[in-house]
Amino acid sequence: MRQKRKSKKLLKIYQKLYNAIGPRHWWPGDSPFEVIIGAILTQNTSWKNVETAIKALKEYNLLDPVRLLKVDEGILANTIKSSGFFNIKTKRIKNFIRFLFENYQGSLEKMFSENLTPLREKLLKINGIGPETADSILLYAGGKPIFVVDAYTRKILLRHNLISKAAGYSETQALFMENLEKDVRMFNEYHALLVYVGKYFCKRIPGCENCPMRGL
DNA sequence: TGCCAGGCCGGGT
DNA sequence: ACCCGGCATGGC
Repeated sequence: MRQKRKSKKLLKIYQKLYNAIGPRHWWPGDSPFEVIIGAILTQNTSWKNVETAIKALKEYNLLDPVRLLKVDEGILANTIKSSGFFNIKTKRIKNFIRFLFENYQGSLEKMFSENLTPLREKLLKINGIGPETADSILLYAGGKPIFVVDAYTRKILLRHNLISKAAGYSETQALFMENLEKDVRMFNEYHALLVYVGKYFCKRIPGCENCPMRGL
């Protein structure tokens, strides 16, 4: 498909979803810090299980950079148990927190004052932070103009012939970023809407026949 | 009951 | 540059 067509189709999909479903007000979370921790916890995990873990973190007063820096790993692992992969996620959270203190004195504000591209590269160097987690942090916690790609995004785009089966993360991301205005608000809503469609239409019975993307 | 969920890493080709 | 097994709980 030619670029011009792709860009029109991407915009059309967005407008159709937005009009049919409305704003999603993403990411679910009370603060940028909570968004970041949630982004790590939700790796290959249902959001429901993550919510339980975040609730537990709040109960134990652990949803805070200094507390997480100091907390014993065993305690942390036990607290986030419901999110699955708890040992490895404990390490990943610790890795991020140490990064935050070593480079920005524990301040998210300082971290996000950095420019998008260099910050993204630094985040990707943290063990346990891959492209989706990094981009979720940048977009949803930091308000930076980057498009988040996830399993739903690829599945839906593949079905609508906008990417090939072989398309990886960066190729899929480039499709959005090179064919749409780099608008934080839209990137935010667009990804959230795709997740909504994936969850509530694609894999629901009944559901697919009512999908707002039907016919596009 | 088994399969899947808003990934990522490390080791192997 | 890909490909794969491992990581683990809770919901259906």
